[in-house]
Amino acid sequence: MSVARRPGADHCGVAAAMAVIDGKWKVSLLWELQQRPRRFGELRRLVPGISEKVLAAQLRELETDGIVHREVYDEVPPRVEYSLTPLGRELDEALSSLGAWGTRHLLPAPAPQPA
Amino acid sequence: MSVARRPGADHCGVAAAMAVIDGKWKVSLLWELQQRPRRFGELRRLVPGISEKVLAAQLRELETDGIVHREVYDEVPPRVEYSLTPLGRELDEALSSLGAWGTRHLLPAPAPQPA
DNA sequence: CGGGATCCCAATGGATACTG
DNA sequence: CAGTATCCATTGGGATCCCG
Repeated sequence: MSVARRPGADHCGVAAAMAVIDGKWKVSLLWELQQRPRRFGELRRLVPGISEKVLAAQLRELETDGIVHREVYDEVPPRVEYSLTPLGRELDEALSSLGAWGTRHLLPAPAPQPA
Repeated sequence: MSVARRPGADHCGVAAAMAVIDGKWKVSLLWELQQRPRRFGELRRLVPGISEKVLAAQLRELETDGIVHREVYDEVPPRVEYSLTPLGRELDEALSSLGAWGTRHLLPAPAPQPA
């Protein structure tokens, strides 16, 4: 998204971070990329429901914000790999406490495991 | 926003948390409420640019999600106070590492203080 | 295979006026 | 004061087709 739409993104760290991860699919993309580098078509399959246009758009925004790296291999058939930058990895870590909170309070309690 | 628009919000803590704080002004509201309870008109002034309709809407979403508490005082003139619930405070803490990341990497470096 | 170009829609949010 | 009601502008995102 545009930072312009995030009030306070120029003076508040949370708002600035939100501006970067805003976008319907970005956290899913972060999640997939944090595991290993992925190709375009791979991501399309891993993130069901996303359209090609939007996938390309959100990847490019993440790239612009320095979160993902786009590596183009000059082969045929074409191959492009997306991976997290160091900054992207840090973001992922910063998100972990938020994820823990969400898991603790918002997600349905997991069924107790039998001994 | 609606959880429905957040892919994975039913199984991923980060997505679930994002669903709760999604909304153009919610982090600003969290920021103001974390300091002390606030009245409606107070928030309207503290968060410049927000309209009454949107302020009311986002407050009610936060209330529905258990983040803010709405206390109505039966007086005249009417008075309503909004405050963070314990859950809201936890969310605020969970956001701190994200805020630190944003401050570190996205915000313009603060001018060095003279000794 | 990895996208760019278009067209379309629904949801979010802005402005303003009105009410208990 | 604390909202609701109404109307409207923006835009993120979906669908599809096309191209190197």
